Order: sequence, then C-alpha cells, then structure tokens
Amino acid sequence: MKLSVKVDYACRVLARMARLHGTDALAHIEELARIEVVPANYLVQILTELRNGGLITSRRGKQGGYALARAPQEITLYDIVRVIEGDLLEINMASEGQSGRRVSQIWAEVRARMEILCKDYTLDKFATKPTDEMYYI
Amino acid sequence: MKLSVKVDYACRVLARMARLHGTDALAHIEELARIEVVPANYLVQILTELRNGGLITSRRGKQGGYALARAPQEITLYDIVRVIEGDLLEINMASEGQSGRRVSQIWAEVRARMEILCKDYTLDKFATKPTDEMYYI
DNA sequence: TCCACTTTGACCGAGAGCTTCACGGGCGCA
DNA sequence: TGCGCCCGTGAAGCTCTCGGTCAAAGTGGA
Repeated sequence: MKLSVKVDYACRVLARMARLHGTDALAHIEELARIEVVPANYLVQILTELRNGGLITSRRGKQGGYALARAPQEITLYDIVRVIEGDLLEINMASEGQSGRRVSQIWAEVRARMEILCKDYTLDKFATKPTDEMYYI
Repeated sequence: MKLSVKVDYACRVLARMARLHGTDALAHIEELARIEVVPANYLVQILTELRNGGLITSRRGKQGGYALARAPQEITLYDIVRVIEGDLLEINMASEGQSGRRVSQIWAEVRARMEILCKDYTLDKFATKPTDEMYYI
C-alpha cells in the first residue's frame, strides 16, 4: 500500500496555501510549483480536483489564483485523501470464498479506525515547522 | 489507496489455514484455491512469498502441503501486509519543497498509528464467523 | 483590444498488478 | 526403482492506473 505522489503534492500545496490563509494574497500555480517542487502541468490537474472537491476556490483572469475554501482547522487529512484518492482504503467487495466475508469485515473495521485517525490531522498542523513531538495513541 | 487483491487472497488463505491449525492436516493448493476462490497458479506465488516471509511452512512430495508456521494468535494483519506488500504505508521520502518535511513527518505518524492498529488483528480473529460487534477506539 | 491566468480535455509512456503457462524437482508408496 | 502427486520457479502476456505533457479554449482586468 503506497501513498500516491499525487496526495503528497496536494498536501504540500495545501500546506502552502494554509500559510497564506487570512491574508488577501492568492496562490499562483507557477509560484506553488516552484516553491513546493511540483510539476506545474500536473499541478493544474490536482488543483482542479481540489476545487471540484470543495477544498479550495479559484479566481480567474489576471489577479486570479487559488485560496482555501475553509479555514485550515476545518480541512482534514481525511478530506484531502478523499478528494484525491476517492477512498481512504478501497476494499474488494466481492467477499468470495469461505473466509471472504470475515476478511472484508475486518478490513472495513481497519478503514473505519483509519478514518478517525486521519480526521485528527487538520491542515493547520501542516503549516507549522517539523517538530520533535511524538504521536499519542 | 487501495487494498491489493493479493493481500485479500493471502488473508483468506491464511484464515483457512488457521482453522486447520492444531490438527495434523496440511492445506493443499488445489483445495485452498477451490474453497477460497483464488486462481491456483497465482496462489502458488502468494504461498511462496508467505513461506519466504516465515508465516507458513511447506512440505513437498506426496502427502505434502502447507501449514501455519506459528499459532494464529501470533500472526497479525501487520505481518501479512508486511510480507505481501513490503510496507504498510510507503511514503515518498524525498521531502521536497517548502512543506515536504512536515508533510512526510505527518504521514510517518499516521503510518506508526496504523501499524499499532493492524497489530491488533491476529489471525485467530479471521477464522471466526462474521460478527455484529462494533470496533472500539 | 490585448494579455495573463485559469480551465478543460485529450493524450501517452512506463510500470505495476493480476493471471496463466510450462517445466523442473522432491517425496511417498507400490 | 519407477510412477504419480504436489510443491517450486521463472517467464511471459494483458490490463489498468499513475504520473506527466500538450494544446486550445474560456475569462476577467488593464
């Protein structure tokens, strides 16, 4: 199970935009691409998806750009993954074989607990510098 | 992030073998493939990986077959994913861009918490029938 | 009107995942 | 010893997604 580069890019870009939140400044694609080291042409797609997912808003034309649609505290890691990946943990729903149902059920539990876990991480936590603090269960 | 079919197969097959644990019976590929609805030729590869990963043992020749290497209580979901997928959550280690480090750090935390979560599910839980019980945080 | 920027959509190469096939090789039993 | 069973191994298609590119159209401000 690997974390897609796309989600990584999205997180980085959103983190950058979170720092701009509160000011009137809008984020521009070229600037985001340069600062966060993301291929600009690919970033376009990602921003479009984030916009369709309701996480950011855009303004066209000259003086245009992107901004968060909500406060950073109200955007969670779960939201981001959900918009980009579609599902936090996509499970084979076939449930074939003698043990199929039970296995599916267990994975569904894992997913549920993962969702709760991911909703803990809000975007404002991304905007801070790396810390030494440990995680708590 | 989607759960690979391979892990699903591995879980089902191991669940089946957990039910055989304690008896002298060995599991046969053809039988496993039929009961758990897994392509037999593919299953061979999966079983080989599980064997190399130390989760099961095999015996060749007539009267041959597969059996768990340890008690079901001592095999966790984490072990299975680890053997099959290599890593529970593979993270882009580049940490590029202004927010790269912080984002990587957060994902590392998520992974650590996921590991703890997955170690909670031992193989003996797979061998039971589906239940209505809810999960607890 | 012109320019800067966003928006849309089609396209593609590479690689991973799933599956199948073919054949080699140890083991037990007659 | 030889036969049949079953594991072991490698390779080879096939499909699908992912990461990334390119071109053109829409939109609003100066």
